[in-house]
Amino acid sequence: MGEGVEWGLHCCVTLAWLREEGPVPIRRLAAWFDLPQEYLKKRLQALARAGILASTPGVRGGFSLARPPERITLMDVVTALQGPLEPFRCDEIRQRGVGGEGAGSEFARPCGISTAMRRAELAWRRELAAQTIADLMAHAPAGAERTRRNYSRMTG
Amino acid sequence: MGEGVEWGLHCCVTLAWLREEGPVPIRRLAAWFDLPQEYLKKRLQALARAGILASTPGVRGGFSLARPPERITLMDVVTALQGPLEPFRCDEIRQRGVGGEGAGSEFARPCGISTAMRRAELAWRRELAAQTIADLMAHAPAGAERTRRNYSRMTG
DNA sequence: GTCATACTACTCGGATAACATATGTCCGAGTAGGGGTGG
DNA sequence: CCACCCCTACTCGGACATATGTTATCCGAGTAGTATGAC
Repeated sequence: MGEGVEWGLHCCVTLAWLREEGPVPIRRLAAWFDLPQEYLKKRLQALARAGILASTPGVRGGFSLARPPERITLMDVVTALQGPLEPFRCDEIRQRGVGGEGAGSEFARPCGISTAMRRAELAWRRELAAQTIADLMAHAPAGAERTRRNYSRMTG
Repeated sequence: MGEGVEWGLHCCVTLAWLREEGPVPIRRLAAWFDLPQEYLKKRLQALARAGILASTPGVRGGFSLARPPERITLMDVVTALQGPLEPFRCDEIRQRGVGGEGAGSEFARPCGISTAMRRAELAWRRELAAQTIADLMAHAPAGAERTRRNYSRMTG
């Protein structure tokens, strides 16, 4: 799917824990997870364009959550990072070639394969939309305190 | 995900409808859907390696279903064509860098992000595993007769 | 007429390129803080 | 001492290379049918 999705999710949780501290620059986040700084920036910019993160320029700038963690679902993050994945378009293939000749009104209804695939994809999205960043925070309660402590100790 | 998945699915349904006719060569299937013949062969070879299709060489050879359609799920086809997609491995990133310092036993349990993503993926797989090729056939009952008629009329 | 044999045409099988997308890197525009200078 | 202004350092923002996976293509190995010739 793309590794940047995982990074974006982790960064969102971390930003939620550091919400009191103000904007967090990419430099800190990259060192935090030991990730390539420039590419991580690119991904977080995509999140900012989607309205999930807010970016503040300047010397004390950085990225911060644009909404409270309860209102950011995993679906939002995934959609923003990998784009709205195109659904199966079976109608294109099934009525080409000789196979579709004389089909008449059979192709009026949507393709069964398309329907089945879409149903599965919908289940996936539903699960993703049911979880928020706040839920992830609640999953590791000790992380909040540890994150703030480690963050204040960071030198760079 | 890959367009070949859609092609493989359509070919499986067609092969199920033509099960009485014996093996169907790639040449016919490619003309059937107007698809690139060589690449379609590659994908069907993958399905054969997975034990979903049976390939018979020789001048009257071709591909045919290795199992009855009721025992082939969409999950089988998808897994065979795109490989067993690697699950989220968040543990790699979250305990790198300075962010994970002093985490103690917090990282003993699996990462919450990993869990949430896996749950969504599982819902997707469950939907795919619940549908079989036979279900897709039942979705378009008229297709069986049309397919057999068009197939016997094919010249090439 | 029948059988064995060599041939041919067609199939699958895997190794090899072309392309797309995801990943990684670079330099420029803009802002806020800090220091210097004049009042 | 205070206010104003310039300067620097740091940030984000988008444009530019590289790597990996998907799509497309090629040639070789093998098999079954078929024609041919001998018996």
